[in-house]
Amino acid sequence: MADPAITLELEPNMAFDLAPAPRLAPDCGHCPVPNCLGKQPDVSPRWQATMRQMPPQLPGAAPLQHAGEAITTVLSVRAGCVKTYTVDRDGNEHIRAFHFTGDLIGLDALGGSTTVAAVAAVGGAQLCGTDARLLQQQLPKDAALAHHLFRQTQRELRLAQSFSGDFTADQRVAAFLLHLRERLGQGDLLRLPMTRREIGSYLRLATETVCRVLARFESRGWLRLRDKRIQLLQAAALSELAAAVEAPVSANPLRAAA
Amino acid sequence: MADPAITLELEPNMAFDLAPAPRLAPDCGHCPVPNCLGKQPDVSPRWQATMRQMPPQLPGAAPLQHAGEAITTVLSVRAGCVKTYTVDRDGNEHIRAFHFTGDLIGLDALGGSTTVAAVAAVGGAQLCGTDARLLQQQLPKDAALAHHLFRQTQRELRLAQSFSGDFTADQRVAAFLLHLRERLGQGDLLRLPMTRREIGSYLRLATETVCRVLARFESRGWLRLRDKRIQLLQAAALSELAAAVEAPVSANPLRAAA
DNA sequence: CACCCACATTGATCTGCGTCAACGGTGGCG
DNA sequence: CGCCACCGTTGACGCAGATCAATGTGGGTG
Repeated sequence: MADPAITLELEPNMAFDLAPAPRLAPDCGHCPVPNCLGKQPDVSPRWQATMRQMPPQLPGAAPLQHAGEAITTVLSVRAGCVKTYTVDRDGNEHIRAFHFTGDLIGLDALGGSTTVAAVAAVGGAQLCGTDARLLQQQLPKDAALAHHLFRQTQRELRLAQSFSGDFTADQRVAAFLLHLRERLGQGDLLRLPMTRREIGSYLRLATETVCRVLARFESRGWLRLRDKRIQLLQAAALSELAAAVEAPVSANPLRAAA
Repeated sequence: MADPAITLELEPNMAFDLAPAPRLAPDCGHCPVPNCLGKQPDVSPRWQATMRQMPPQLPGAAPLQHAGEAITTVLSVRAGCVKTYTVDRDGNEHIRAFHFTGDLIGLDALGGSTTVAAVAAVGGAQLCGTDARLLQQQLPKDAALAHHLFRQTQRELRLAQSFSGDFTADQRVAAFLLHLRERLGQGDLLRLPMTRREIGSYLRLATETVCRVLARFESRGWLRLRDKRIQLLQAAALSELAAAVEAPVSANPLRAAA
């Protein structure tokens, strides 16, 4: 029974409160996650049955996977937030991505032999998993499944590209906050599951820079900081800043056709 | 007949000489490109027939697509080099990717309504194209097709991630040169199809920085510069530099289990 | 042939952000 | 209860790389 643990985590003042996992039914049939792998309409039901719920991950729990391991399980996020990251030779963690409800993890490595990144919960999470080998075998036979994985990978690709430009610290943080607002789905009140250092690691900024940028935004009246809660006051201003991050202007190349 | 044009472009001293397109058969059946979309074994043959060759693109030709247009055609590179890019409000070009033989273009936008980036040839290219609407219709019905697109998108994702770290200019350029060696497939003699400014745009470095880094590499005896030709002399040294770009160390997170 | 424009290269200067340092707050634990 | 480790925040300083500037050159064009 997972429910007691979950109820426990919903106590006030706990870290988990910042990113609460909604109460989840124990089986896929009643799972509220909309685009979960196990709920795609045309995907072979026999295969879907192999999808199974995993024990809930508490904040600070041991990693679910390490980098370089054999690929055995494909994970799907039911609730909460999960990070994928690598660790360089100096022991520094480099976060590649945060994953939220509905995300699949490790699509970039599927088909290879070993995982590319480690996986760990951020502030508590619930996941489902399925056998990677079975998934790969099913892939060339199941158009709906392959199509779904294609679209998920596509989405990851777009996200990775949108953060890969030469943007300023302000632009990165603004875009990140807006992205979080999308994914957390709680309107303008963001309850960050991750630390400042993790944000910096993901955005390739020093922790101090993240702090300073947030403080600057607050001093401009764009948002309000309270612990790990951020109240967005002028999302429009953030959008303006972040615009360059994803604003392709329909225009000609440098050698313009005058 | 495309052959006369191709023969013309193979004249010495022409820009095209730097990245020559091999002589190509006019139909898919004899096309030498190995993992071209039209040659996947299990993909529906009736659909494959819609794949058609497009007129060869000369260097400096008008863009094949602009950003923000309706998606009508999915392109596949037969030979040469093609860039996808956006143009910001100041008129600066930002290159998102270079595409080489076998690459599909615009997978990140497929399924959406408009293109994300513009497409233009770099130093001459040959492409095939097919109707995007047909491709999308086929996708949920053809597992082999969807699987193939998944794997291609996966590859793009890995590439995008590998360049998205906080690497030094030296590391970026080194990784780029090694990547080019892979894709151009001509051993240690690279014949760059793109300008320094295009390299800088892709790597998010100023043109001057690219020049300086290359000069520095040359002064160390790692390579030799001659116009757009680069002879790699010590690829190992470059690999050493670039190692950090894709070297995830299998290890524990920050909170190490000592 | 003269002109011109984009590219390539090198030097000088400027700046955003990383690094180092210091300090308060908070939760975990013996 | 006191210690400790980590987080968050703010200030001072330095550096990698952007920016500005100048020069050389090769190819396309009238």
